[in-house]
Amino acid sequence: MAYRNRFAALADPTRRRIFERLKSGPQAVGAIARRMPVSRPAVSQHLKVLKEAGLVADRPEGTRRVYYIDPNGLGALRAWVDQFWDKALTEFKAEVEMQTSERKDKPK
Amino acid sequence: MAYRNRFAALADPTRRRIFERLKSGPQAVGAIARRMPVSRPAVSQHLKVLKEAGLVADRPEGTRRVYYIDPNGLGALRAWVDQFWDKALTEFKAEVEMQTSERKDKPK
DNA sequence: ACATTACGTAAGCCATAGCTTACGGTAAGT
DNA sequence: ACTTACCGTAAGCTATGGCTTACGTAATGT
Repeated sequence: MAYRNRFAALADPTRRRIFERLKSGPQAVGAIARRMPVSRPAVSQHLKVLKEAGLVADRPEGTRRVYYIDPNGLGALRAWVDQFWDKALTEFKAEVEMQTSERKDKPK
Repeated sequence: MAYRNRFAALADPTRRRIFERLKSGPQAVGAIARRMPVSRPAVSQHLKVLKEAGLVADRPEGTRRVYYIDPNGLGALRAWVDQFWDKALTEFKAEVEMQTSERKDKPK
């Protein structure tokens, strides 16, 4: 249910900006929207997407809603990337060496 | 120039599927397209996006083009995520403790 | 009780992304 | 030289995503 398409959640630049803003600490919706070039409802919609992706969580504080970064989605992202990392590195080196050696064969 | 919107490149499910397919080793375009539910030109377009994002690279092999995973984009992704990781973790723990202690204050 | 503040959601509009088919170009095989 | 295989790109269509305005709701203050 949650965690559906974490990458799509961070694909939008505005959404990524909101997420990066939360790095400086928990923020209420209005406080975030004030420093954004889009309307407050737009921010709400973005936060909804980020929440469904497990990237943020929220807590009520009086009449406000304070959002903060949720490590769950971030951890899943890390895991996904790491699944490629080692093999991609070694394979890439092999490719580079292969291509440079081919250049020696055909100097021109 | 490159590396523009790495997340958007991996946001599309088809594109992610192509990328994951390359985990099993370098592949030519046609070989990839054969096991995909979309046409070969579609795969070409996806590979172009992945390449611009620094996630794949390609090498000519006769009349074919062999694509393989490029660690550059992947590394940038890792760096971006790691930039949040530590702080998000400690902050999240603090949030959870704060919220559970509040529940003790207002038991019902 | 009433007003105010802060937020989420619905409805609608418009730009963009992803797909298809059609076409052009390059490398190999005969 | 001619055909074949393989691929990239252009053009065009359609669905989706992100934005705005308008509205409804819950919590605080007076």
